[in-house]
Amino acid sequence: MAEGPRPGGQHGETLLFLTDEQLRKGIEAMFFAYKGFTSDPDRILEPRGYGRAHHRAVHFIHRSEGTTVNNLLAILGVTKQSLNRVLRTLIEDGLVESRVGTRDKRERNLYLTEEGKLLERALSDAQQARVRDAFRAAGPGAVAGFRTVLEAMMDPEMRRRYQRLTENGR
Amino acid sequence: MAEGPRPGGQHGETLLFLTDEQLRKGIEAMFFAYKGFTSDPDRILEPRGYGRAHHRAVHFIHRSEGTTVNNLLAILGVTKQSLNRVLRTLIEDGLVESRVGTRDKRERNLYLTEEGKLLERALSDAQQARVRDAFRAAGPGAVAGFRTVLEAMMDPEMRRRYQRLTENGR
DNA sequence: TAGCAATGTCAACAAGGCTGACATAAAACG
DNA sequence: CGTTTTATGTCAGCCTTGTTGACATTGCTA
Repeated sequence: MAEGPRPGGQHGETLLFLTDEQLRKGIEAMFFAYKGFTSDPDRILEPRGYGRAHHRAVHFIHRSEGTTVNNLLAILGVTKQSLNRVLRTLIEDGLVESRVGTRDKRERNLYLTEEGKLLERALSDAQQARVRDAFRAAGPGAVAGFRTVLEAMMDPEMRRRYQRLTENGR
Repeated sequence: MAEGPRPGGQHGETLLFLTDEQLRKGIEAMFFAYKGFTSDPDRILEPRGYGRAHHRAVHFIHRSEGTTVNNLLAILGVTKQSLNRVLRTLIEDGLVESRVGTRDKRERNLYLTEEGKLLERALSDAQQARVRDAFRAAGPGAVAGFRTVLEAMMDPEMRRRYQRLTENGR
């Protein structure tokens, strides 16, 4: 029952704390929190005729300026047809610019236009406000734990991408 | 360093720790973790022709046996038309039973049938396995922080519902 | 030059949100 | 008792966002 590389002395605690009920609490917390997490951006997107998919695209293009379509596909984990649909509208609406790659001309490098950056800021501000408030209320220790658990919950593939993303911004 | 409502001396830390970059990490962690969180149940649901909406209904009916449609609507935060669509298929397929209320005959009390309980168990087992692994890997302190942050991230309305749910099961 | 890679696009379909309108039965109210 | 409100169900239609399959173009690469 012990897990991982830990010495004795915490067996009882581990057992006590991983009851069905505790796990259920964690599961329900994820459900309700994710709802809140997406609600503010959703409100901003709706009147502009965009959805969550647009938000995600804008977020990761901002995060990794000049990223390629293939890279974005891997991060988002959707099909190219699905991504292309939102990407097309964003480009048509002048929020995203698609430049032919310099090294490899088959690739498209994606950038936010000034208008795109405005939307990104609006979405970020709203979402960050909620996360910041939650972080402040919970305190630094809780935040560290929060991220540790979330990271452990990711698929290994996604965890690698996540860690690669955050390395840059370190 | 301590957390919660503390006196002076923590400004620098709070400021340091709530950089844009830190918030972004938290946001991306939510995105990637939620993906993993839903992936196992999704794989179970797909061959049976069900989706996440069915999972949620089954989960909360299991959680609050005999709950009413209205209560379920409030917890899930969807329209009755949307809920009714999944509820109807679950009832037709014999996974959920809808009994006329005893006190108030307008109400329908919802229960899982034996077959419904089997599906619920399969879904729970899969999702709990991932959460349990993540919790074990992260350790008790991290788990506490995880739940503190998630709770702080919920809309107040949802937080109340969440807390009410977990009170029973305590 | 042949083949593979990166991208885009068309078409069709499904899940699961939404709104609006309407129906029924039962409770609650005056 | 009659009226109104509540709880539920249902039909129809729309939207976003995911899917698969097929196919075209361009440009690398061996």
